[in-house]
Amino acid sequence: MASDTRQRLIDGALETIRRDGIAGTSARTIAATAGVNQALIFYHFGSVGTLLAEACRRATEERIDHYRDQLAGVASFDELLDLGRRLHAEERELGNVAVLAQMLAGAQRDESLAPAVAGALRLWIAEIERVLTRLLADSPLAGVIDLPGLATAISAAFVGIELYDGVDAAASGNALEALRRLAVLIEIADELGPVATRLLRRRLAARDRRRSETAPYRKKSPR
Amino acid sequence: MASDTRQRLIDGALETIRRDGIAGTSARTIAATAGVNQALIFYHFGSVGTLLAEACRRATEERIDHYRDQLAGVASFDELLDLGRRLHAEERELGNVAVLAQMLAGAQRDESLAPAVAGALRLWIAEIERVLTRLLADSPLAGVIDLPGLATAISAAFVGIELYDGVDAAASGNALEALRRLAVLIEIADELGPVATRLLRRRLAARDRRRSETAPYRKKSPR
DNA sequence: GTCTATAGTAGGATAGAC
DNA sequence: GTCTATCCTACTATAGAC
Repeated sequence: MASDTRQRLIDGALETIRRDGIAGTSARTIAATAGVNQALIFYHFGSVGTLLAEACRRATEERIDHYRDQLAGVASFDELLDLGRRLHAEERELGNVAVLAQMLAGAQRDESLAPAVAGALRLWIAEIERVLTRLLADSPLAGVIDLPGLATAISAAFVGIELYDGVDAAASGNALEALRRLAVLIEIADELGPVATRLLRRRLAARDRRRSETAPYRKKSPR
Repeated sequence: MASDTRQRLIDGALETIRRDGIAGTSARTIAATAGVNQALIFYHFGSVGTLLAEACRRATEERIDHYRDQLAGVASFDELLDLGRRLHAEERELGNVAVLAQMLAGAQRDESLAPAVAGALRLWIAEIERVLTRLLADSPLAGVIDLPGLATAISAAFVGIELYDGVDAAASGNALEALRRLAVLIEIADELGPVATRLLRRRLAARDRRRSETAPYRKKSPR
């Protein structure tokens, strides 16, 4: 059946990139993994890049669907980071973040892959941003923190940590735990409320003022 | 001259991986970029992987030497993040972080590359950790924050952001700026001193207590 | 839709002349 | 140390039989 072969190829592509990395992924290795004739990749998808793009899209949508309810139920930064920990553990077992990372590496020069990977990451970023926005809805921090930027940073950090995990698993685990501890700072700042926000705003303004000067760094000069 | 050819190959390898990514890097493309005969790669390095590993090591050492003085001069988190911004901009121009990211992607299944890339990243992490340790030397936060883990997270985040930059440059810029704003939280927490630290410790303890229970999340129950 | 066969290219690596 | 020439393998992609 046609759709069955398509699905086998998509699954095979994901498993291959997971196992061999982007540098070891080819029409032949994918077909062998999928147990399908190599020529069928070109019949169904036209090129290897198109197959990878499609696989990236499908895999991401599936995973996000899987976590949507849990993301919607997150009620604090602590819970968000705890979900991040579980998500990291689960996806690492499945190898989905690794797939995204490998595709991201491959997309740097493959223009057929770039938009698909960018789109996949944007899906994750949008989900995270939604949670952040909800968590900080009533917080004075909302106006100070750049939510889309922070969501992007979190996603990118996940990808980087996953890549680093491939060469030093112990160290990458520590990195994630350190971030979780750090996130508690946001909660505390949030609870301190107006006090922290005022400090934060003042601090950011002072820094921007320094930046606009030509002179090198100098201590806070109240003007 | 022998050492001249070796150097040309190392430079050529870096430029190739920068331009074509790990998936497009081969003995032939490297040799063409370096303007050197392809067979010389195997004469001088034995294999492409060995050449890449050597290039990774050399490039990292060179860049760290370049920044060592600036890292040593950092006197605040604000300055550290500002250095991070400049470093990101400079290295992106030169493509050095991209090289590290591509090698990291390639190292997932290339066991001759993995130790070299892991070592290179450890050099960066060690430098960052040194600065963090110095900045927090007299701070009560030092005992709460996991410095090696945080240094690892920062390095990994840099790599992830650089990869994301390849498919969405605008978004990755926002991510870095968001992190800088967030880092101000640490400075503020540091200045609040004992107050923040006590809050932080209490919060972390509360979280660990919750974790050890089988029940799902429940609001702070003062016991 | 799926197969075999194959064209044409690019890959790692080596032998041997210079 | 550097070159040419070459082997063999793997790659993308297509043509054509079934």
